[in-house]
Amino acid sequence: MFEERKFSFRLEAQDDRARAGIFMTPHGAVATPAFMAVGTLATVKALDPLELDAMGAQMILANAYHLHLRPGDALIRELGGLHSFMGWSGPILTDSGGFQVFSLASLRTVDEEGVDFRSHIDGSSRRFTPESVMRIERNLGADVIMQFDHVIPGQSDESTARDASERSVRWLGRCARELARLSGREPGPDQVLFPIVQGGIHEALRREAAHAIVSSGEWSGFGIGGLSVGEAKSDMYRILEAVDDLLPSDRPRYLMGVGFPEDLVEAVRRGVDLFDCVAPTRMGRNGAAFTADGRINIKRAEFRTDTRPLDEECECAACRRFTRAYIRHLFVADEILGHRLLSLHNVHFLVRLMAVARDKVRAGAFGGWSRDWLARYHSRLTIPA
RNA sequence: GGUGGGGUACCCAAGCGGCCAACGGGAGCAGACUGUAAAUCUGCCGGCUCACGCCUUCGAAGGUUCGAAUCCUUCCCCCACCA
Repeated sequence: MFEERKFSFRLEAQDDRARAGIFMTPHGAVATPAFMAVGTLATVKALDPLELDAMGAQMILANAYHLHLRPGDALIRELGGLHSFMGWSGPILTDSGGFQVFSLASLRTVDEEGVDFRSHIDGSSRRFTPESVMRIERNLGADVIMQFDHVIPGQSDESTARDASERSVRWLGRCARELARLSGREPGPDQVLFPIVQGGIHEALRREAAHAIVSSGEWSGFGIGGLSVGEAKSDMYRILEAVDDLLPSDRPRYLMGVGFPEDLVEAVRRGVDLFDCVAPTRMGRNGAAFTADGRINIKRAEFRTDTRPLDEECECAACRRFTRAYIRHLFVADEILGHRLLSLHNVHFLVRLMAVARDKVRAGAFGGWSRDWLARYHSRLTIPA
């Protein structure tokens, strides 16, 4: 159906449910579990692709909705596609805009055919359908493209969740057909489509969705969507455990929009291979830094004279050269270097966390390591008044 | 020396008889952020108190008034222009 042979996934090791593997794409291999930095507008905010490459980032994410509005997917195609446009030669995944259906709820209405949007930029009316989104994502030219799905709030009741989940399955079929049509009609980028399992926090719905998706075609990987959108963490973990049993083990599972360091570890423990999240960059711009001992707010007065690096065990470019006191100063003075350094550190932190997780899975030591890691991360109770 | 304007909380600044512990902004202190409408948003910000409330504040000292940051008198200081 698609150019499948450019994609493959090899599961190399498993430790209980935790997995380590290699996901091959036309733009290179991704060792999993892996964290993908989010570059919604074809830029990982505040970071240069060279810096991402240097820290070991393997794959990044961009967004179809945002790039369609600005600068336009046709322009990006004309300029040679996302990879060359943004100067990143590694694998790229594009999200479909399904999340924007959720987060821009006040600006849209959903029906079976598609979604009517008001552009958040200029208020102009737009219509997205599974077909139109496939055309956008194809123009962008990412390696992995996500289906257009229907995301709903985490606490949604079963009826609402069923409606969105079943619609997402139907839209998957339309996405696949349109992509096949486009691929057959014109030469284009080597792309693969990931379905997205929805179903809210209702295990039965997740089960039905996974079954419907798996039985509907041969997929190179699976998105798990609709989590970390307001539901309790315990619900997210419970659903991950349920979904782990439902998806083929020889395909990567991508938990969309997650997350915080502790969520990555918890999810790897439950069989997830790929992640993306705005947290490291957004929180970095807002003054929060991940450390092995928990999250810190670098703006706090306590760091005014702190000459340690953000994280004493971190080897990122920020930690090797700068003190907490200096970075705090940059934030207090509203200097952009502060945003860059914390974004760099936070993305590095998650990228490295997943690299360690890979090693631990391969060594058969993930279980004990993850428990120790989580205990230490949660142990930070220094909340000086 | 004369004329006019002004001195409000850490800073700037509104208020010009009661609805004022005193608008706004900044600074300061804390918190949030999970497929990015986010270099954003929220809370606190005279003192004591969980709170009700109490206490001390609007250059200084007197005074008028039931009641003053707001009116009057004197004094101190700042600014502009004129000599």
